[in-house]
Amino acid sequence: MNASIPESAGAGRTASSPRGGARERKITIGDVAARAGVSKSAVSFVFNGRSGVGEEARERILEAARELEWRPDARARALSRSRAQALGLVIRRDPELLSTDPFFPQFVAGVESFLSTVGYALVLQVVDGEQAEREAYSRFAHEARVDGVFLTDLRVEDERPAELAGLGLPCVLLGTGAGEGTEPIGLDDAAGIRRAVRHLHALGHERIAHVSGADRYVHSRVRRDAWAGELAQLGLRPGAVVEADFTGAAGARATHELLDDPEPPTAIIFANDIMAIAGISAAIDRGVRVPQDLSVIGFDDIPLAPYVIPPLTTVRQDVFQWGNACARALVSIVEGREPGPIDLPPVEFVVRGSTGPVRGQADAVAEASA
Amino acid sequence: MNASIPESAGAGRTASSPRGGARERKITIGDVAARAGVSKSAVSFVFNGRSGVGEEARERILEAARELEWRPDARARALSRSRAQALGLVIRRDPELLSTDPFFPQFVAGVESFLSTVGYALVLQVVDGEQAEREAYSRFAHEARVDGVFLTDLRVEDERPAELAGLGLPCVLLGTGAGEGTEPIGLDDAAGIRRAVRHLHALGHERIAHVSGADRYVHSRVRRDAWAGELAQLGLRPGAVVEADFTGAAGARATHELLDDPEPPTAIIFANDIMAIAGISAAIDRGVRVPQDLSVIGFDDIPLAPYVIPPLTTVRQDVFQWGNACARALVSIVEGREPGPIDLPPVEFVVRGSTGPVRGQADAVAEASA
DNA sequence: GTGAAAGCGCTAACAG
DNA sequence: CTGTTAGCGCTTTCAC
Repeated sequence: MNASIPESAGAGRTASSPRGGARERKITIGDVAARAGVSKSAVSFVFNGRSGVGEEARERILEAARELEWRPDARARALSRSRAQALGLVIRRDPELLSTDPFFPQFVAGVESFLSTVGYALVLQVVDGEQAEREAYSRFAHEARVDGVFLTDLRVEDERPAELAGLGLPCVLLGTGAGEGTEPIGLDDAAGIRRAVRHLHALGHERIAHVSGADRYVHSRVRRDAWAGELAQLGLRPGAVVEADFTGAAGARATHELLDDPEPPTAIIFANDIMAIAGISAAIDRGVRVPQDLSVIGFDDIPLAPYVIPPLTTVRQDVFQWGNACARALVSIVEGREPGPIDLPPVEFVVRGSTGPVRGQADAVAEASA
Repeated sequence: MNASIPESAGAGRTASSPRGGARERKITIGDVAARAGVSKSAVSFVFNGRSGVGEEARERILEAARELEWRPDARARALSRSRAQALGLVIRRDPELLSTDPFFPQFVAGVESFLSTVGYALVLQVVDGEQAEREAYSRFAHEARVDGVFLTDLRVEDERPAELAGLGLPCVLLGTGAGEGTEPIGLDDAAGIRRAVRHLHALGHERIAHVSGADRYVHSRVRRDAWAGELAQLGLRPGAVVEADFTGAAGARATHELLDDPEPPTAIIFANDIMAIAGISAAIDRGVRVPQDLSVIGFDDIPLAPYVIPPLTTVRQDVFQWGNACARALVSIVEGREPGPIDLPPVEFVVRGSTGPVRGQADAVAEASA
């Protein structure tokens, strides 16, 4: 035996195991009503915060429910209200990325931080391909398991919003302002990247490269465009860019590719921390020192970022608050209210040890002080 | 407007938004039955894999359901069968740990890989304290939102199994064989740690320290005991141990503490990779080279492990398979079947660059070859 | 084999 | 303001 089936215990009630022994009827709203000496609807009203029940009756009802440890059955409630009181999140990620990506756990925690206050549940589904993702949404909709979904990793020319609309499944889009029709909720990645570029420019860097995420994602594009735009803004020549896929392996590969150039960059901005850390490793492997010969900037500020060598300069996003805001918005939508204004904390730029003055200047400084 | 409410779209059906416009009745089992020219129960039987429907009728029913894009409504089904057809996972973690911990996403992915094949959903709840955790389970049980739960991070003298039993909520315990009553499902952490100790011993290390996780967790104890036990087994003196909490900050702190000792260890085994990586960083900061002066071993094999400097020697667990096995067992339990035998892949020991021969020997080797 | 009918536990009209 | 009643959509006996 490798698992446990609960047996009757402390509380003196018997586990309602499917083939369980002693029969003990589940307590229902009827029991509470009887005990409080009112009708079922009175109980229902109280538990749905509706007026129409006297203060005195109300007290008795609450008291009875407490004594009986009764809480409305979510399934019955869902059926009669035609609402699942649950939201769905479909996560599509490569297995490798899943366990490193700081986004997903933080986002979920943020979503929960709001949902738990309003009695909604979060139903999760992890899938590994386009077809599986479609089916997941389809099942959510047809089985009416959730009232709405979060749509992550918005893609360029994404068809999913239309598909969800076709399924009648409300959603919030998360991503940076793609501005095609409905507005996604998201943090201002672009601002963070621009800060990064300016930081490097101030340190004297002129050849600033970028290792992007997969080009099909809107956020990859946004970050890339922000990098290119700011370069232009500062009057610098366009930098080299290599498309990668957010994994460490790809980050290392991209770094080698950039450094193989006869006129290699003096700084690289990576689209996430994992690639940046792998990039530092790749650089050092070939004798390129960080930050003396190459400055590196990441994106995310994973908890490990301060603990790699050198500590990683990066852009920090508050994904928890993002999740909270998305949940708030989605609940409003499924309940038919207009979602209130959303304000998210700005991204922060965190300077650590992986960025420094460009080579020539460092030498100049060294000589000056010598 | 920061979010989207789906409007009618391609499929020609109108979104069933709460206050939506055009009325279009949800298709039910009745519609399918009518279209196939049979009774509702016939349809029900087919969709529940029960005998009692002719092959011909069966075909018509399936055909009708396909045309109507009908799938049994999960809420109604849950109510009538008194089963939610969903499993719950309550995650209690410090915010910082949540985003680095490789366990949770992989475990969820593994759970899903099985659940999606049997039509179960996974309901997630993230909480941040003991009281919140209790309430989460209580709600799961009283609201009947899930049929069973996964219990993670087993603690020493854990009261939760008894509480769940009291709530009548079936569960599987995940953890290393604590062997108190019901058996948890888990990977053999201890074997991995023993391998690590032997590896270091073979490299000539005799002062092998351990940085453990919080002592209240069973898995922290198991790893620590395995380390201490193997040391004794090999005839080595007991090593120093520092209790930490799985965070990078704690790992760095613990490392400094160990290295402050007048007779510092030549190798440290950390209870997870995050602490190990932070530990390497801490060591290097104070001029202790890794692996020349200090060998370091982690636990988990996070995707970043090969990309830090030096690449981390660590113990790899297949958490995905673990999740899959737990899900399989829990579904069996809630459906009243005896869970089949569970076999999990053994933990692997991955040797990379953060471990090497102990100092004295390295010098000896160097001199020998000079 | 098949169909009618009684729930599952709650919500929400509608009378009283 | 309170109680009665009819569903929500499906499952599942139980007669036919």
